[in-house]
Amino acid sequence: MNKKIPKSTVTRLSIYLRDLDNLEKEGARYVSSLELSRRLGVSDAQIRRDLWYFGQFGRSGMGYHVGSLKDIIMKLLGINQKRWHVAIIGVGNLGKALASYKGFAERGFEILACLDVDKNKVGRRINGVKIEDINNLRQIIEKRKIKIGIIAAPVSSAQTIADELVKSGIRSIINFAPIKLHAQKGVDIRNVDLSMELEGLSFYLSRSNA
Amino acid sequence: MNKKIPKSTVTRLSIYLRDLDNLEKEGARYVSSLELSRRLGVSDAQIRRDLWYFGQFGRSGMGYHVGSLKDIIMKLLGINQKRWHVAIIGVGNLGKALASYKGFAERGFEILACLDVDKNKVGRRINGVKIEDINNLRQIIEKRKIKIGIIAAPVSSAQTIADELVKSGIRSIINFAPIKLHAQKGVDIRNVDLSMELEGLSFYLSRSNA
DNA sequence: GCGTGTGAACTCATTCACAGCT
DNA sequence: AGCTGTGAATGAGTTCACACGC
Repeated sequence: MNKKIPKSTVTRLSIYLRDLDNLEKEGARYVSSLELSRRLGVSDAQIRRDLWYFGQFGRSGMGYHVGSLKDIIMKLLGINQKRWHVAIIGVGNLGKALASYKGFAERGFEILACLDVDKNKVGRRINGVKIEDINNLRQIIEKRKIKIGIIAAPVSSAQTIADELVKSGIRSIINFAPIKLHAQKGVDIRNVDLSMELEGLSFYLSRSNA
Repeated sequence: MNKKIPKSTVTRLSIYLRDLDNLEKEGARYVSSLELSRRLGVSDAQIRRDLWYFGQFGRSGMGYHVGSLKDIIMKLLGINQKRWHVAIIGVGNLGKALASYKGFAERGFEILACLDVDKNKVGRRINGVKIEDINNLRQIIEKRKIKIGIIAAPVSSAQTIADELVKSGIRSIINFAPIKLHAQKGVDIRNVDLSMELEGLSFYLSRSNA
């Protein structure tokens, strides 16, 4: 009976986190799984089970302490632990939206590069970051010690970009193209082991082997 | 042994569709589940099983006819046979990206309104559509016979907006806020029964009861 | 009484493995 | 030989239901 944590549980943690934040602002001290259930549309049993994987945080007859639970989940999600250097590859609508999303900074992600194939875009700035030529990917990643790459490019090029990123020494890839990236020619990528929610988007963080 | 189709199968259909489109452009006539498997990182058994739910489309020893399979999946995802009137609520980064995404038109979605709370945004235009005051939501939805609402607003207001949309007679809600919207005070919403992928974003289409 | 924590039951989703068609 | 279609087996994720603590 050992605890293997479902991917879906991790995804839901961030949903809980957001709502606990709201609850805190509303001044609630305790919240029961049933009340959370009604607020979020997730079953109460589900919520208890999700938390169960990580320990015992509730008080019988009272529920969960909003502040503490929030802290616990933040720690579980590893938010604010370190700062991460990030590159965004592909500056279409999605890439632009991501690049100008302030939430990244708050969560410890620092965007140090935006890359695109389109020469017309190269040189422009988004949110203070210059758009650079994708051909320089390798040097940029290496020189700026970028450890996370966000792929917001079309499916057709996603795998190639992923390979290039891995060769440049990247550690994690957040892939928005709807394919599961896979290893090719000896390059070793581990697929999806974490997902999170930011502004209603589902992030799938697939990190390479250490 | 009757066929109850997994939600995840439906999600994957759109992934297959995109790739079939690429394959067609590459000039491929037939594709086997194994080849698709390698291109997409989904197991071959999975692909055969997914298609199995809907019928027999393959030829033993040959694979699937790219063109036909594409048509079949398009029909299966069918929803987009008609034109739908759409409103986008919340014109932040995400809302903006959606409003200017051309793929909608191709798929039969016609954006007839963009709404926001921010008075500064009201009056501007995105992709030809004027941003209007969210307070007029009801009249706008009713007058323009809008049947789909896309919520790209923060979680905190998502449920309120959803309720308002339902009162205005909307039929479907595509919700980008990471909560499962639920019925309140007699308003009847059915949750998520379809999801699709567009430009790497996951759409969850939750449609109300007819 | 209320509400957690949790084994056990169940439902949903994926993979195995192979008979049968081309 | 190559590849589909599919029952059966396995695995993942969710819900039930209730003993126990506040």
